[in-house]
Amino acid sequence: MSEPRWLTTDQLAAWRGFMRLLQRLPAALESQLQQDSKLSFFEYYVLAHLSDQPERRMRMSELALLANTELSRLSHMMGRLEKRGFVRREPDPHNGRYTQAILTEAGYAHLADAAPGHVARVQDLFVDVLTPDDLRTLQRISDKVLARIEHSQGRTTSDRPADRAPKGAARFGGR
Amino acid sequence: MSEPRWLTTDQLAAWRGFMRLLQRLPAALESQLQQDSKLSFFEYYVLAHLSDQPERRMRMSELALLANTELSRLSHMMGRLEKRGFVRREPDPHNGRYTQAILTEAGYAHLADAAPGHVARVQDLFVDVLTPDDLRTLQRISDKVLARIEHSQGRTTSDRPADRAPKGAARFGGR
DNA sequence: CAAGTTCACTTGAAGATTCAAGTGACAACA
DNA sequence: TGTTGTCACTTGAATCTTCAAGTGAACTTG
Repeated sequence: MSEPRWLTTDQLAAWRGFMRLLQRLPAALESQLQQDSKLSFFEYYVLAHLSDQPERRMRMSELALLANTELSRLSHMMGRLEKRGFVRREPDPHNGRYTQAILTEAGYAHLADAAPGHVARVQDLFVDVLTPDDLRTLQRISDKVLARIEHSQGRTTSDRPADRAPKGAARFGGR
Repeated sequence: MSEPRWLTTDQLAAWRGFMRLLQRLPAALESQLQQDSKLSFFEYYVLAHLSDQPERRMRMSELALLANTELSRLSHMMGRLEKRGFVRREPDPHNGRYTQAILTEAGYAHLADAAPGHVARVQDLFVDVLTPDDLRTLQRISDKVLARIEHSQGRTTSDRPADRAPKGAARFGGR
């Protein structure tokens, strides 16, 4: 109900830099994967998660959770990967409403081929420029923000903060 | 040419957490903006950047740079925002191949309406859970990684690291 | 100063994502 | 045991993004 609190100069600078990173880092990794392996970032991690599983198989909805995505998106994407022969799907024999996503040999081979280039890029752009201390701090930061996000999902739309309009000529990026 | 270097446990944990954040934070902000103002994250920042300009106008390509996006995407998006009456475009009188993107009154009003809710969400999910020290560190981290990314863009595709396949059953997310 | 080139976009088509609606198990309850 | 409901997806349509090709204005150069 009150005048909204805008960001301080420092907060804004940190936020802007971080937003830029949010855009650029995935884009840089995508472009490497796309060029070298015709995979999106997202596709890569879906294949990677499958390859981590005991039988290289996993329920769709678990996979969706791991990949931080909705089922619908995953389902469409699996359809595409299936056409390429990288995965297949079969109903869970124990429970007909589950679907198992399965990494094929061809899918595994493709992933194995893509992995070194991708990991090298992560090393190059991310890991290698940061100190172990940076990494620890970043992990703490990620955890804190993620915890807050997850906590806030548990609430309804209406009890979220904010909705008053500012007075005067505000700068909406912040400043 | 050599066996690829995989990530250490700590590096992997930090990377995974950060990737999760990379997915979740934008998604959380988008959903607030979408619900409350029918704007995407990207649209919001395009409008915000325009509103920051002297005449609330700016060249398409400068705007594309600020918004970290390609011209094509921006152009399509401006088309949509134009239909909604939030922006308009006119050729730069001084140079016929430039286009000025201009925030309309309606666009400004819509932004002014959207801003408090969005900023509050940024505060709530991001700023408020971090210490000033966290913010400083994060800013340094962002700068370092961004610098590395920009530096690496200056090189050709072929001289980027990597392309050897690993031996045995590797875990491609890392570990 | 004309012809070719580059620049700053725009456009169209193909591909991906999102949203809402559908479908076929299984579960719960009467 | 049937009927209603819920769950775990799948599907189709609308939207958005990406990629390649197109367009017209300005620059270059012979």
